[in-house]
Amino acid sequence: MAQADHSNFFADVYEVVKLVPRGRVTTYGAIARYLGRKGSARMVGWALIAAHPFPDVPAHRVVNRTGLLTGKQHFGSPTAMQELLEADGVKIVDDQVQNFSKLLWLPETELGM
DNA sequence: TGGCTGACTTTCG
DNA sequence: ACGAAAGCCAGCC
Repeated sequence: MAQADHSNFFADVYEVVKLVPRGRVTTYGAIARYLGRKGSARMVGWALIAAHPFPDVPAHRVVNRTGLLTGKQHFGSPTAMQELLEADGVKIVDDQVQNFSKLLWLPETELGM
C-alpha cells in the first residue's frame, strides 16, 4: 500500500508493475483489465506518469499491446526506456520489443486468475 | 461546473 | 487492410 487514500487504482497499478519479473514486459490493457478497468488502459499509463518518482515501479516494463515503447517519450530521454529494458535482458529494435509475445507477462495468467 | 486531454484497446465502416 | 470513433477514468483549465 502506498500513500493511496482515495485512489487505490494507482497503488494497484504500482503493485502489479512491481510484480513484473525482470526480463519480462506487460501491457496497459492487461493491467487495466486485471484491475477491472479494461476500458481505462490510458489510466494505467497515467498512473505510470505519477510513478516517475517511484523507483520501485519498473514503468519501462510496460508497453502497449503491440510491444511498442509508446511511453519512452516520458522517460526524459528517448532511449532511456530501451536502455532499461535491455538492462533487464529485453531486446529492443526500433522501439519494438523483440520476442514480445514470449516476454509478455500477463497478471491474469501468471498470477493464476 | 463543464469540457479537453491522455504512456490504450477494441470495434465498426 | 486501413481509417475513424467509442469507451473508460482521473487530472487540469
